[in-house]
Amino acid sequence: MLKKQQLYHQLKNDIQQLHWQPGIVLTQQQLSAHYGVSRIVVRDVQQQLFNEGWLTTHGKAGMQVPPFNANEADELAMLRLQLEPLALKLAAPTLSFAQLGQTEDVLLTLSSTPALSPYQRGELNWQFHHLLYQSCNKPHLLGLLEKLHQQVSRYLGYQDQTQSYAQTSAAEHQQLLTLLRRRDIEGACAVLTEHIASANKKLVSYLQNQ
Amino acid sequence: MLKKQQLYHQLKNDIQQLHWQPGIVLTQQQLSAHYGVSRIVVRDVQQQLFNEGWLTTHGKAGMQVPPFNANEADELAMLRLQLEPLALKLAAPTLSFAQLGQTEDVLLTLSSTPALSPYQRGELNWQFHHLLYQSCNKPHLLGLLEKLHQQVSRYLGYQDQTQSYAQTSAAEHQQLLTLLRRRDIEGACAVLTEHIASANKKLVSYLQNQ
DNA sequence: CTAATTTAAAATGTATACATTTTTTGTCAA
DNA sequence: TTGACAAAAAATGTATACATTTTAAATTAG
Repeated sequence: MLKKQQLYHQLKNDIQQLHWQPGIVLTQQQLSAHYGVSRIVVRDVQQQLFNEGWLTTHGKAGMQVPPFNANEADELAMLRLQLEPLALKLAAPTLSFAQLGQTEDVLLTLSSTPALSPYQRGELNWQFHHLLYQSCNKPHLLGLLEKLHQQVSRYLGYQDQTQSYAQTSAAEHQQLLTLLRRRDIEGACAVLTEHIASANKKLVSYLQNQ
Repeated sequence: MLKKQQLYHQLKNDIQQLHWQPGIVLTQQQLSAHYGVSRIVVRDVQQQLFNEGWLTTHGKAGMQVPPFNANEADELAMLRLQLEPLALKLAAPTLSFAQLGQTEDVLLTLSSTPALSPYQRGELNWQFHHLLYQSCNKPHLLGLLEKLHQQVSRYLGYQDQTQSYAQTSAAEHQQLLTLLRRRDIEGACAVLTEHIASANKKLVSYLQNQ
């Protein structure tokens, strides 16, 4: 496997597990020495994580692991609310039962695998949503949604360390599937909206109590 | 100035002016030799333009200047329609007259400078919209919109070579400002929506007649 | 002591060289 | 001719070395 890919996953994982604390500034040299790869590789990965919102610039040298921020979380939810129901509405009419079955498999993995890292859970959560939206056939919309999920997942990893959404989230996912099987698109979009809004509400209030 | 920045603007400009034809595959070596910089610089710039949708991967080596595509243009417009009125609605209430004045200056530059390249016109067009949305105070939303504009501007450069939207576009921009001065937010959003939709309609029909 | 300026240190930008992977080309057997 | 396989060429990945820029420290003038 490419070192770039390895470092990408490793660093992302380390950031989500708070091995690198929010607010810390990571220089190329530091990361190069710590992970035992050349700065070229570090540069590529920094750029990639910057594009996903997992690292930010801050005027000075190095890139910063952005601190958690209730306003940002709120904005991300607003964008999801604006775009995800649209994607679902476009995709739902052409969703096959095969695809619905796939999503169910993902849910099963999520609920039946005990020792998932926040990183892995984030990946599976996106897989679930992605499978539902995929048939909308809008590559840019899907790309935006993936990026939003990536950004949100950083927060979820943080939150999950203190508080658990696993069950409620799973229940809402199931409800979504049930409605989609009945082709109740309006209902599914409503549940999705509620799903996003309520998770965000909890997250924001959690962040504000820090 | 950093070579990276130079090459970024140069290559972007060359792509918009069709110096590199849509569909062509650009390898690192090719660009490195052509522009007289090391491959390291090329890699950085390719990555950046990839993130903006001006280059795409295609399985094989090298990156491709993506062909123009009516579906893609349509999707980009859909996303703009979904997000820009929202940004304007959030920003409009706190728009100062100073900011409105700034936007007017941009419009003046746009209309009174005869020899603007498509690239420069794209930049100014985004400046105008950006100034209007800025006060919404949603960094991620603004970032998304900038990216969408960047992608659309590639199409506009193409279209403008055969057909001119300068006047109609300018008129719509002026109308937008007039409504915002009167704090007619609903009206302004409606004009904005119409502005995006009609420009897209023309663009898509133009693309389909190729 | 403060502020400005110089100097040293550290970080990033860039080029070159080498390693690895991917594509292509060419050969041979069926 | 076709298809599989091997050799070559080409492209990208990665490391190291050097150049330039940026940041921090030290020094000195006021």
